[in-house]
Amino acid sequence: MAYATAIESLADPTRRRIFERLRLGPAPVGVIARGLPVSRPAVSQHLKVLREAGLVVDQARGTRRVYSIDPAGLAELRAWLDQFWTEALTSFKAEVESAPRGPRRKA
Amino acid sequence: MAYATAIESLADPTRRRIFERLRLGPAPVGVIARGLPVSRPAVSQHLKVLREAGLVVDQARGTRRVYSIDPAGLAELRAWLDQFWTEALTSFKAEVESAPRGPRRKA
DNA sequence: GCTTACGGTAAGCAATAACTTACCTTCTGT
DNA sequence: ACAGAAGGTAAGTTATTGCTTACCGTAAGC
Repeated sequence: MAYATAIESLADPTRRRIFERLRLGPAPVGVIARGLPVSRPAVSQHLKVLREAGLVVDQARGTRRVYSIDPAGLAELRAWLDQFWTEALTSFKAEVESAPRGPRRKA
Repeated sequence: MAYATAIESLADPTRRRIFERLRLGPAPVGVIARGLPVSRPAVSQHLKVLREAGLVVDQARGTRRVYSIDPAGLAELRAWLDQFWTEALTSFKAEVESAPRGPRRKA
């Protein structure tokens, strides 16, 4: 059920930017915030959400707190998506091939 | 850039339930709504969002409108996630192995 | 030991969005 | 042709949430 919090976390544009920043490598809060148009506390709050979703991990380094991507949440999300994958492909193909009648949209 | 609308669409619990219902096979709006605790118009609105995100397609069948999963949006989402996959695994492994100092959380 | 830097938390505000009811259009069957 | 069913759209309400500023704890360096 943890895929839910993961996907909900990544729905926010700012959190996606944070997450994508971490894809380049681990970084402390201040550095992450410097590259974004929001305040440092906002970034802290976002990182908390991402951490609780299992998408990032943090590590104390003196007074800094270095964040990096946690594959755990990513794996959950991927697993959930894959549930749809084969199923969607087969049923989609069947639909398209069998029922070509009726307008698809008004105009 | 379409992965953004896809992930934002699936962030909503009700839309996820709709999407998961469609995993079982195509269904008209009324049938989908009957299995959910929200009104039919709400389902219509959700389906519109999912359609614009490329996650579902609809097909007119007389007065019904049958919805089914569209693999397109799913593919975009998967591709975006995969960008993190290898990168995250390697950098995560490197982090864990190299820096075992400092408490990870306060208590 | 004191100052400074870094970052998490609290409180408050404003914008978004998920729902509702009401309405209108369109297709079907008699 | 008309009655009814199915569903998309409009307008309005309410809850959520992402942001801000202010504050506090803690580790590092002189």
